[in-house]
Amino acid sequence: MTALPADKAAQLAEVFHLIGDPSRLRIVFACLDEPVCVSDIAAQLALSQSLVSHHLRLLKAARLLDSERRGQKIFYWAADHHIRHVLNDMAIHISEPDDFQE
Amino acid sequence: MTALPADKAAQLAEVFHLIGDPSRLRIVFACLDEPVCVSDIAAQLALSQSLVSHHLRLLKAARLLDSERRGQKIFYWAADHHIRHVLNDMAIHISEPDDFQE
DNA sequence: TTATTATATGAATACATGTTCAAATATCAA
DNA sequence: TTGATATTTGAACATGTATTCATATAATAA
Repeated sequence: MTALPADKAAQLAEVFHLIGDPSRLRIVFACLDEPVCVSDIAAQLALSQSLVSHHLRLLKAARLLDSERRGQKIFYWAADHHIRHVLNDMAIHISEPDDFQE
Repeated sequence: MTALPADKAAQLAEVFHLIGDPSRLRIVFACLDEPVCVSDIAAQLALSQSLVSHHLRLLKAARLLDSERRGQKIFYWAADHHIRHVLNDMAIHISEPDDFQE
């Protein structure tokens, strides 16, 4: 396989970097199946509302999450299904025995 | 879906964090199909040998890469096939148009 | 209007970390 | 042994960033 160009690597790495933080990863996970409002995310994950909001801003800017206001609340959800696949594949990687090979 | 537990999130995020750095991501990519020695990785990616070695240590510790010495050289390669899937899924996510939904 | 709820924003800080440089270690060849 | 090649290791630094706190903005209700 040919080398990954630096610019493409930067683009890809930016997304991995976002879900490379435990808090953000849990936030994405919480929004994986259905839209959830900010306060519910914060309560569910036991994170401060401010912290969740900061992270949501980054996740939305990177198009990992989408959002919509409904009255006072703003709901966020996972932007596409590839996120699901990525999280699933990596979860499998984590859970596999050490000596497993393809 | 149930919330991602903090400890499991930390475990998953650790791996994403590793490939969330452009240099490390390119290193993993370079080792995706065949074993490559350190100096070849450094040359191919135009990174210092020392930097590549530092990154390789982290990638191997997290079991993303495996290694083997052959004479003076030490070869590294991707530890399993899930990495390939993860990179592929995320590459697709990146390349998709904004309004695409599952 | 005022009060309450929900979310966003900006500053400040403490900590993590990517990179470089120099030196150490290991293998092979002569 | 000596020298050359390949890789690792540790310190140092500069930059990035996750989190908290206080404040601002927006929508609803009375």
